[in-house]
Amino acid sequence: MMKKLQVKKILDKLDELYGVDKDGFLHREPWQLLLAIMMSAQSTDAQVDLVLPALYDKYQKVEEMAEADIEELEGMIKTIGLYHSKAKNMKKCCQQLVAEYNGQVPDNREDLMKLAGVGRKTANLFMSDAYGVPEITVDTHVNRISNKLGWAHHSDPLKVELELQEVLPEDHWIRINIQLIRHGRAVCKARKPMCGDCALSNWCEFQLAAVKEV
DNA sequence: ATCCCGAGGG
DNA sequence: CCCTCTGGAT
Repeated sequence: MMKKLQVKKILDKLDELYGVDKDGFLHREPWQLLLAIMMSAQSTDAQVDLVLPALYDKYQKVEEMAEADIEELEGMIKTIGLYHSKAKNMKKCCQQLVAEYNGQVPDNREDLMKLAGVGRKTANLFMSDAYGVPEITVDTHVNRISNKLGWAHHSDPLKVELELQEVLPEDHWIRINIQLIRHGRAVCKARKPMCGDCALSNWCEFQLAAVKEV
């Protein structure tokens, strides 16, 4: 199919632009990574990075986070937003890990999504980041850009994920998330997309439609 | 005023 | 489907 060829070209172009090295939240243990991903909801990773060191220093073990004082925890994560529900979920999640999983983080999406504060996006990203399992993590950037490129035609992230599974070979599933996020932050921004500087504009249905209207 | 590596609840 | 949660950056 033509679209698959196009996808590979675009991913190669993004590799060329942004490099192939991976990034991820600072952590020593899996439960810390899971909480960091949880904290990133409706926040920026830069804001999360800022609070992680003090958090890891204060709560060294999952058992300690499971017994965290909520108000104290809220104070430490206040700057990332949504801090009431995040603090509550972080504590409850760690209580579940201790009580039901012997303090370990489960290695499958179904069990991950039973944890407080862990939805499909967080579960998929954790599976990829922690265990290298191929999952398509549809965050706001992947959703927006996939729709603009015509790879997806839905706003529901789950539908977008299923559509992308059809267009993308499995060995690109992790990469698509990393590179589209980078492109979303640098060029294809939600608010003011820099279409004039975009290396993908000749493939982009959004850009083609904009040109046609002028 | 709008968006950020969303989840939970109605 | 909708709404709410939330500080910080632009």
